[in-house]
Amino acid sequence: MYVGYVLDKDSPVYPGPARPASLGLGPPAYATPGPAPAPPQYPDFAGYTHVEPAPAPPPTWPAPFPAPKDDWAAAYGPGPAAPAASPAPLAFGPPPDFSPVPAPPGPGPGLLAQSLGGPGAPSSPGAQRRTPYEWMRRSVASAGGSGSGKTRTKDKYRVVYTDHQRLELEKEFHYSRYITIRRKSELAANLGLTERQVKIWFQNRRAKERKVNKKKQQQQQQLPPSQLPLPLDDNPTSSGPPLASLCPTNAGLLGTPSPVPVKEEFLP
DNA sequence: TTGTGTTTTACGACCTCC
DNA sequence: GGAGGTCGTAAAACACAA
Repeated sequence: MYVGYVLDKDSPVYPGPARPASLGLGPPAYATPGPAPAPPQYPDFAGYTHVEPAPAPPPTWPAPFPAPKDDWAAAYGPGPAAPAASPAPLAFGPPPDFSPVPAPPGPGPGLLAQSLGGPGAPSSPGAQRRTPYEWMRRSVASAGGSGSGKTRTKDKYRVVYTDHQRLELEKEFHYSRYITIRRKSELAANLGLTERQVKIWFQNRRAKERKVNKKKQQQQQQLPPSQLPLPLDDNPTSSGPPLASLCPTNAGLLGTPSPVPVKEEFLP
């Protein structure tokens, strides 16, 4: 909301939104049936496609997380999932100007599930973090047992999102750093999170990005010019810090122009 | 195994905008 | 006033060295 204000305020960090919030451009729509989208829009994800993990039944993976924060009323007792978890009313499909990209050759939409062991599948317990996707390597096991029985006031309570949830959130974040209300609703429904959780995740993710960016800037200021790394984002139209520095974990995928066209009216 | 540092969720305070 | 933004912070979860 009020992306303009935020962007103005943060212009050095976000020189240009990849997708204005008001545009309503959904990244690969979760609700979109049909041919699997996905060019390697996020090559760094090793071929992950931004597709719904399981097209039909909404979040059916065993929720390793306790009751959503949104429903603290429910947290004090067994309660249903968040209202947002029902994808039924999400009737909106892809915007008319959104063109899903063809699926890469290979297994297709099942890639994500294959790579991660399926939605909600816990990552291998012994998995090391030394992977290209460090943020994906967290074990889910701990989230399952520690969540129940805790309340906001008694025990500090925090769930650990599944690899799948984080993957999808990260993909959405790489698509746009500011999620639209519609996408938030879709994501929440498809990931079994509440809209509030999605919102807060994006807030925290932006904060992390700013932190990393700030750190990099400080490091660069300490380096002599001859040792400054070449910017990964060689887009001449962009100003400010290189995009790659905004997300170091996926800097590689930012080196190539986004396949998602930005509407002309939103270009500077 | 344990101590320590880092990362990840989640919240409150405060702000802007409509 | 409500929604969502940043900022700062707490605490759980986690990685890793000793």
